[in-house]
Amino acid sequence: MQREKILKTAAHIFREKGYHGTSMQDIAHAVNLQKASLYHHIESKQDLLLELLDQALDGLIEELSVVFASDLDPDQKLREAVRRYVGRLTEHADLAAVLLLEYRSLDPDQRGKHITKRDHFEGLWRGILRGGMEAQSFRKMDVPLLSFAILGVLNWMITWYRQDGAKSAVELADEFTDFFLRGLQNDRGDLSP
Amino acid sequence: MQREKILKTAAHIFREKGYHGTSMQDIAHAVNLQKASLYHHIESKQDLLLELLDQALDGLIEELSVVFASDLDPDQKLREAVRRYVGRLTEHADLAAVLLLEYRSLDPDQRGKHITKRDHFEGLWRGILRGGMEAQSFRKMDVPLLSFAILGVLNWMITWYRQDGAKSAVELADEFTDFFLRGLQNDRGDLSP
Amino acid sequence: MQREKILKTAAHIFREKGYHGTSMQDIAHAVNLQKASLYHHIESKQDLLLELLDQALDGLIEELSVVFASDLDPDQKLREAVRRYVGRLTEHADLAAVLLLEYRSLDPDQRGKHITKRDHFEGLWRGILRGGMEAQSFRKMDVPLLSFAILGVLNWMITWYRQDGAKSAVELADEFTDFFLRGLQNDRGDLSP
Amino acid sequence: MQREKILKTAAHIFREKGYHGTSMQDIAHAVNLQKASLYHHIESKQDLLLELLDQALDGLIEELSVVFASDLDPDQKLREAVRRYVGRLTEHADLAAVLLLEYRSLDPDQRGKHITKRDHFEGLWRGILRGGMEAQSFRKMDVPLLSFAILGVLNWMITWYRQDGAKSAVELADEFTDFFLRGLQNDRGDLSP
DNA sequence: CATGAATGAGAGTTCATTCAT
DNA sequence: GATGAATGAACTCTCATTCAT
Repeated sequence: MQREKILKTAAHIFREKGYHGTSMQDIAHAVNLQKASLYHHIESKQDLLLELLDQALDGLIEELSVVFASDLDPDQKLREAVRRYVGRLTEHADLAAVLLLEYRSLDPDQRGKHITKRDHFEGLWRGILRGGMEAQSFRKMDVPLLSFAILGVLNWMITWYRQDGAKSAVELADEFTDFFLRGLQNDRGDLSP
Repeated sequence: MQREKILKTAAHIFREKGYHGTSMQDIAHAVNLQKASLYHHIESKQDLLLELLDQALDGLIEELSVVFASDLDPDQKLREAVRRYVGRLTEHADLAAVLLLEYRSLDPDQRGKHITKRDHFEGLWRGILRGGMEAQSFRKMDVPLLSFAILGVLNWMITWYRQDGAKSAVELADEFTDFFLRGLQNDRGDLSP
Repeated sequence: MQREKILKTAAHIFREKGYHGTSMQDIAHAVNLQKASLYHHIESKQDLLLELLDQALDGLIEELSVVFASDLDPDQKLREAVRRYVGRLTEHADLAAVLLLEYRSLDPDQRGKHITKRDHFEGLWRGILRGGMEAQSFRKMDVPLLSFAILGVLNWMITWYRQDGAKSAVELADEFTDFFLRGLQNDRGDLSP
Repeated sequence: MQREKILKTAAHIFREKGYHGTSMQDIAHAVNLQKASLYHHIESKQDLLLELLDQALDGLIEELSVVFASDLDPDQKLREAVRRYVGRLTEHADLAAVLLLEYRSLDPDQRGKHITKRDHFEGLWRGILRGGMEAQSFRKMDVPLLSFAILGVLNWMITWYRQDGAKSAVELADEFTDFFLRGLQNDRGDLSP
């Protein structure tokens, strides 16, 4: 209970001020505890960060794995992946922001494991894209580059997305998917009358 | 001379460890000075950050302004904008990374001015995009959203671009531009036989 | 407890070396703490000074107010005021010395409030003196000047008074009072045969 | 020339902010030099202070010696001593303030010599007072105490005297002298019918 | 004479963490 | 569980001083 609250709060403050810009005092104050009391719930500040990064990435992987393993056709699969990703990014905005921005604050020893996991996550995206190309739904493109492009669009959302914006997360996801799918359209589709 | 070296070095370390994760000691060590000596060349750590952010953003604005004011046709204009932007992002990678990631470490008082400038920069991008739509070269889209998408793709490069990668900056820029232009293609163009 | 000890100790060292000549290290060492530990009890070095100045001045004002409001006759009132003032100056010598010497080390923002309070204090003295003149116990004199003279005599004690001196505080106070009262004697008394 | 200007300026700033509260930078800035350049004219900050204290005290001693050695009658001698002392205190207010307030900032090694000199100075005052008592112009009093009282009145002037005040230095000196002389009047004079 | 650059020492302050209560 | 107190380490920054130019 308390632990969850601390994690959530930490994510929020980490997002705003960065890991190194946030003090345990900041977190303690935000959860109405003394900073000494935090240590009943977490091991250390670094541990807090690790927990958040793991939690964030694990959730994303789990969700994307389901989509990847589904038997939707490529367009639908991409759309679903984007929807879910955007869904998480917007619903757990703080967590996502920490994942994307505070990776470099990880202790060198734990970074390796984290990178591996992140590579796995990106691998799922590439799998989806490569699948679409193999099924000839998408035109042939440099897959890693394409994955960077798509992830760039989506990840960048953490810098501008606001809950109270004009469009819902799903709407945004779908507009982006439309944009992607056009970019991915097989030339044949475009040119044949 | 020394000042330039300090700024450059600071940008590099800020990028790696973040503003708050970087100590003046770190910077001093990297430029072979005592930390006290740094203060002959800069006013404060915060001043260092401000200088870097200004330098980075001013350069980008200046370059983009030229493109925006040129009389290239919309496709070419977009291509040129992307090329130049990617060019700067890759040539001054540290500077760009600091601009994109360390904005939140700015003192609250200086943040306002910076935001204004950043808004101006994004305005230039939107101008280019809106111009393309008005000239009916691009299909009608939500311009802010589109600008976020494009800037997302390009900005995200700071997380994965390596000087020694297989493709040059221009090649990457052009591949992205192609992707964008497809996404922006007027439906009429696509569908008419 | 600790806080009181720190304040007391700080007053002592501030007196000896001056505010700027005293380091937090000095104070910490004198109270057997690490300097970081001081900050559990005080906000800042400047806060320490402010607290001391306030404490000192408030005490003096309170005591002098009582005398001022009493219905002693003018001579007795002056004698009582001097006794109490000297009493405080000698019993809280460090505090008094800081009050009198370290005023200029106050932050500019807090100086204003302090000056106002000090003016109030001097006003009480002038009230007593003016009262004596109006009652024709004292000869007519330039009241502010007289107050400076009297306060000069008494305040200067912080530079030479030693607890182990030959005379007690009350004795000193009374000798000074006698000196003052002669200086204040109405001419009539002197000249009439 | 420059040296004199530096000394004078230093005295002014020392007075305002105290020795330890003043940086060489402060002084350099006030005399329009770089702080490194100061060292062409003075040996060290401590040397600066020493020089000021010596200069101030030597001047006072010299002047008081003349009065002490003169053959004025006691009242006149006291009046003259006060006039000259007040004259110096007001004409060289910064210097005097430094003398009176910054003694404690002297290095321990040089303090001894300075104290000796100061004692000599106070001895001259006591000589004048004792002379008046021996000549039976002044009533018998505790001479050291009396000297502290008189010096207290006069020294305290540095805290309140302003050049643009209503009364001139001589007027102030004389009013104080009158006050002192009354306090010193022989009782015989008063009481004899 | 003047100065820009450099520096070792140390300033005040904050930090994450520990521990007795 | 919670917390007040404590601390060693590290932080940003300033200091008086030196020296090559």
